[in-house]
Amino acid sequence: MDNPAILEQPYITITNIIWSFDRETDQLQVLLVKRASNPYADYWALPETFMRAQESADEAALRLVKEKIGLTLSNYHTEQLATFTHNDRAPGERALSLAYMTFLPEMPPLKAGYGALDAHWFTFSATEAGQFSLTYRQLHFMTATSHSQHSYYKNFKIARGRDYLAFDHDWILKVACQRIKNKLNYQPNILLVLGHDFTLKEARTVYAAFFGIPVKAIDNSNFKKTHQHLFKEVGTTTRRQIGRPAKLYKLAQIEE
Amino acid sequence: MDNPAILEQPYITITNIIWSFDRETDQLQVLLVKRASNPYADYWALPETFMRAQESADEAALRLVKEKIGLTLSNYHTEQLATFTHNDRAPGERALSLAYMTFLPEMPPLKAGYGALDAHWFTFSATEAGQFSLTYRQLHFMTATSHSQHSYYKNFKIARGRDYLAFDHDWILKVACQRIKNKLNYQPNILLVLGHDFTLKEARTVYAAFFGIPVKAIDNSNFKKTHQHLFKEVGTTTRRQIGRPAKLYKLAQIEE
DNA sequence: AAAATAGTGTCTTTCAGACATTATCAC
DNA sequence: GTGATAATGTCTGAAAGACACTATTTT
Repeated sequence: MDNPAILEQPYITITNIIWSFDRETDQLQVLLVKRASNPYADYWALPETFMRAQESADEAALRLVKEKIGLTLSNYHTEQLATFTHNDRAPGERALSLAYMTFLPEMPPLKAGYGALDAHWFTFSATEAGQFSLTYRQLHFMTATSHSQHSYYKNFKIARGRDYLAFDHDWILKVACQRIKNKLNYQPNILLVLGHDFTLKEARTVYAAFFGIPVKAIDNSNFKKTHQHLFKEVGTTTRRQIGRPAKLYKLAQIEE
Repeated sequence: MDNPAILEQPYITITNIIWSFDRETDQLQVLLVKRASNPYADYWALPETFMRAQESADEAALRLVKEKIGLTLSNYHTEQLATFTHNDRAPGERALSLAYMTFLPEMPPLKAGYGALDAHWFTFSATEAGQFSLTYRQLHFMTATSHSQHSYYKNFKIARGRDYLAFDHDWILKVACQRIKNKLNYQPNILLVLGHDFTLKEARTVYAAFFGIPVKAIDNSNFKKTHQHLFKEVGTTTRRQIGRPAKLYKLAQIEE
């Protein structure tokens, strides 16, 4: 190798935004962990792992899910978000992050895993204006307010308290939420958190969460008309409860 | 470091899909280089560079443009495409590629740069069915036919002749073309290849290229109605030629 | 004036949203 | 039956597409 400048390679971090759905409260959840070691020890953060030599980034993202939660998933549930490479994004040495999103078909219980002091499902919510936030009891984290990558990193170096997520994770999370919201009308993979099949009501619940509006505000008839090309009917609910049974759908794009 | 598996880090390659527009022929162009060294020596490929320690991936993509073409651009013209990390994507050692797209406001002449035997602008074209290809004289490269990453890499290991691009570049190129096509109706950054401002006719030419249809097939009145929210009027053409002078527009999202 | 080019206007069809009605369940 | 839930149908307004017309230029 003739160029010494390219010899010094950064470690490659996989950052995974893991989504699930709480059927008790009908709310979307995101996994956050409390970091055990520096940098950003004691800060809450998105779960991360280092990429290994013989695996692809997709595989590393799935391995992270398995290690943190103990779930083995097919790669259909994981998709690439973006890559974050800004020089100032981590203190000290250079850190490069490949961000992925995983949509769990259930909401398994959590225990703090390796490298973490704590781990919890945080409840996702949004405002009508397009702000997103994660909440667990008293803990409350907002996504970044900047509208562009440029303006975000320009103001990034200033000291940040424990009410911020570690690193640039508030920015990564914002990019993730916006991506999901943008794809709701043509590739709503986020609905995978509802499991193999779902009712239109459940789907509208997820949509409403991203729009920051109540479910009631999304008309079922119109929703079906505009989105049925994305869904495939697979039966009817069998649960015994009051009211007419709802039909079940699955994502048309997902093979069995 | 306690885990030996993560010590062996791959080199990080920046792959850049560089677009321009030939005003002589009114055709979109993509830059390809003929590789001087292995792997894939003598194959045509998308231009690449190794990432350096003290730069971000965006900076590396811009540096590549400067080295290959001698143009210094603002980062508004470069955007992230995706990251390609599949284990089999390069023979021998593991190679990780961060792919970017750059839209040049002009079409500068080329000379084969460092690491390349040859370099040319290839003419972009598409079929109505959504196939894309690049052509320069007798050379003709098609984008991958697979519809998913999974099926592409499943068939990737078989030997491929010189009528294929190097590595998985036919797949990367397909992802790029599809991304641009998908964004035509809400963020048509590809129009930056037309320079600072452009006429509606020129814009329709670019759109028609991606749809694989003649410009005539896109009605000017309807096009203006459905896309004017993306454009901002900035004057009128001054060139002396037959017919009513066309109005000039620029992308509304791009600041001066 | 003619030809060429481009901007503007109008009609029709299509689709999204508001709202009303019908269907099926538990009690 | 009643009340609850969900599916289905209808009406209206907005937007997209087909097409006609007007405007400005060079020759």
